[in-house]
Amino acid sequence: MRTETIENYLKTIYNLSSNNTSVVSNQQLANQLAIQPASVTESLRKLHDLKYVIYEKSYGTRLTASGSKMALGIIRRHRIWETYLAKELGFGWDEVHEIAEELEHIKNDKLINKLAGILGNPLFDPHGDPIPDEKGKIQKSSFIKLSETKTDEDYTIMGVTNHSTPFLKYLEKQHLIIGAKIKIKSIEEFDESIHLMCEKKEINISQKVAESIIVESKN
Amino acid sequence: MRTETIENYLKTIYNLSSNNTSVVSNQQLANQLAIQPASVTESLRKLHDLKYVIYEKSYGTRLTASGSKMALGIIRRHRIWETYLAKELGFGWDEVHEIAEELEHIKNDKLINKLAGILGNPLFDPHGDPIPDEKGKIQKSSFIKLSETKTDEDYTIMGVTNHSTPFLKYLEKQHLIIGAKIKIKSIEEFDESIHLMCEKKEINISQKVAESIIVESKN
DNA sequence: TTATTATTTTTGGCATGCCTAAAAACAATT
DNA sequence: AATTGTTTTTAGGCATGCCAAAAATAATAA
Repeated sequence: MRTETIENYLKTIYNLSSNNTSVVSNQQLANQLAIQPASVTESLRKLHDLKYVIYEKSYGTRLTASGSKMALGIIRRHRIWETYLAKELGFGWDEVHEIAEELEHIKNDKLINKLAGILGNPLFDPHGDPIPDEKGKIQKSSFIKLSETKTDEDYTIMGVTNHSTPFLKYLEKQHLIIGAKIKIKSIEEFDESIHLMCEKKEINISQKVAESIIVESKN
Repeated sequence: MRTETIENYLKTIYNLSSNNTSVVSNQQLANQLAIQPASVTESLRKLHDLKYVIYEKSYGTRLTASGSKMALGIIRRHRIWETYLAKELGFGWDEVHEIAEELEHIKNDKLINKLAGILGNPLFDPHGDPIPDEKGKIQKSSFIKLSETKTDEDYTIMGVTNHSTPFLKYLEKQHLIIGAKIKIKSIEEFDESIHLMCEKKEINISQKVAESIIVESKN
């Protein structure tokens, strides 16, 4: 199998299994990779033979230690590039994902570590997602979704779980950016929309939007 | 055809045709790409159908305007990345080529132009090779590497890019000194070694040596 | 429990881009 | 013009990674 193909599968399996359950279905993979389920079946068998995943037919797939390590490497490269593009090269928050999607496949540890060093070895990317270190160790945090917050509490926006361009543009327009301090004023009961203060501005956001924003509680 | 495959062919055709004659042979391509001539024949036919090259069977291949434009784009990306890696990220000049070989395939004009801007839109990379501008316009200088000369042309030695003592001693011994008039007699295809007349003496030099000598065309 | 629906796997196919071996075309000598 | 040697092309094959359609399996509903 081509390295890039392997990498795309492993990355996708990693993301799906951390979002949802630990076992990933063929259909989830097919959707995410925009290919047919039949193709997924084939590839998973190969990845299993290569010991990157444990694929139990008609049940599901999960990463092996080796696969996980590889996935974390890809994610590290992706997020370091995103951060570098945004912070050092002046790209917009909404532009970096697409470019990083290509750059993540350039495997040169020295290059990535160099970029990471310039950035001060950040633990989070501009989306707020944690960046694995060189050994694949990932910073885990007690971040919660904005949709799970409590009224009258203070939070800081730490990231998003939806990286689509329209969504990111919407956030930028509303000044809901990484690092912004917010305070929940009220939560509408019938549609769970949220009324909040963000850097002295009053904003209303839908439950759908709130679900895609990660915040940290100000304890 | 996959974009990366196309790009590698076009880049190689461009480089070969600017070094030697304007028409490239299948064998040259096969050597350069490290594949079999039979594979080259197939691919050239496809590239011809795609209007990137004019491939006349059993004769040779040259780039169309469209193919040339594409090749220049790849070369621009390659050289901008090499320069950026060396000047901004502190890589050694011996390391950058290999990394740029991968990075050159990331096609994002904004990214490349950004890097170019940071570097001050250089017209030459640290090797002295010209960097095409955004429109594919390339700075031509009458100073070229001895390895890029054409058979039967006259040149004058103008300098070197390798200043190591053994190299300079070697040149002196061969009377390849600054100001010497030379005429290219032939270029060996399999190792690109050059046979030339230098001040009435016949000399053979390797491709490696020729790459470190700068000459001026006698027009 | 059986029927229906959804998911997964199997099967057979296809394009890409490479290969080897052998034939054909071309070039260089004699 | 004929022979020799090199280069190019043809022909048949192979692995990758995808597809569509049919068959098998699992999940859900009646």
